[in-house]
Amino acid sequence: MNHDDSNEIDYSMLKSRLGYKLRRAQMVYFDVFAEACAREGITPGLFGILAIVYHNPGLTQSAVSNALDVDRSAMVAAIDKLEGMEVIERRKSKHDRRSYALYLTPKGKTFTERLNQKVEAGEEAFTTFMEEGEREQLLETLDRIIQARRGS
Amino acid sequence: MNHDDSNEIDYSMLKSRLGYKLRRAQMVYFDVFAEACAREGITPGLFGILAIVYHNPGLTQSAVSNALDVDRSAMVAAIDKLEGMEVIERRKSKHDRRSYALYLTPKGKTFTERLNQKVEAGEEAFTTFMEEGEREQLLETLDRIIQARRGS
DNA sequence: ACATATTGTTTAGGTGCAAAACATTATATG
DNA sequence: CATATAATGTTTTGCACCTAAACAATATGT
Repeated sequence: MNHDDSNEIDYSMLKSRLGYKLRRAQMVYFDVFAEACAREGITPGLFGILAIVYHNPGLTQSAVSNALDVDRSAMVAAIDKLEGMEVIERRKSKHDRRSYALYLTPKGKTFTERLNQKVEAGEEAFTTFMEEGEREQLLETLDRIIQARRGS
Repeated sequence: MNHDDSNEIDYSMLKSRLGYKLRRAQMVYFDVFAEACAREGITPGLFGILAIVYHNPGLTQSAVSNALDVDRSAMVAAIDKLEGMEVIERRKSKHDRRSYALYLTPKGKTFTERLNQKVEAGEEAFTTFMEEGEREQLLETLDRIIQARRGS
């Protein structure tokens, strides 16, 4: 029986690597998300789409992919799936016959609201180890990282 | 000509989602890493292995996979590749004939040191937008998140 | 001695993402 | 107007990453 957590490993080359720590932390929150709503058949990526379309109805696929900073080719299968779940729909744009305007179905709206509550609750149940205001500070720093990309 | 960054999108459902922000921030640091050493044929995952074996020579594949919190089946192809690059080598363990002990080759040691410098430099060049001590605070919070997994 | 566990491995599968090419349609430029 | 250029959705291909299940070889516990 080895004493488990003190696993005697020297992490010194990774100890200060933000890339590594962010990846590990994200894996943790991926689990938090999955625990909250994997049963619903929704992944973090799909939730992001629902969250954007919920508050921005009528956006094109390209606009959503731009908002989430993923390639527009990744939208196709994602929207196909959400459309198959009958929570989103593509309507032909009248101004631009190339593109679709995305809307949540009534079912999709309540679905997204329920999902949002579950995700919020799941994350909130996972803040017991954080100091007062630490979460807000973390969000702010992460936002600065995300915004800083062009500047580098 | 649309005024670019103020893209008029309502992110209110994602604004406070740590899972989402961590994912976005990690993508940024993935780019930082790639810029630093994609030319070397090294991915973040492979760098993690090199970093662990560098300071912990003789570890088994399972021990490394445990240290990095990935499945041990994922080690096989990774070590195969690193062995093909002649930076790591598998030596038969004498105590346990099932397992290999992993060691960096001399070439692998200097390679890892050079890589580490590049990654460090790449991350450091990307901290101009951070306040004094903000990076340390971020690392500490991320560590707490990573450690908190069992507690939840 | 025998049941159980562990190691490395293979196979299969799933996810997320990006690059490239394509037809269709818009837009800008001559 | 005509023509070049760009944008949209799509498909295909490929990479990185990760897991689960099964297997033979070997260790370990009872």
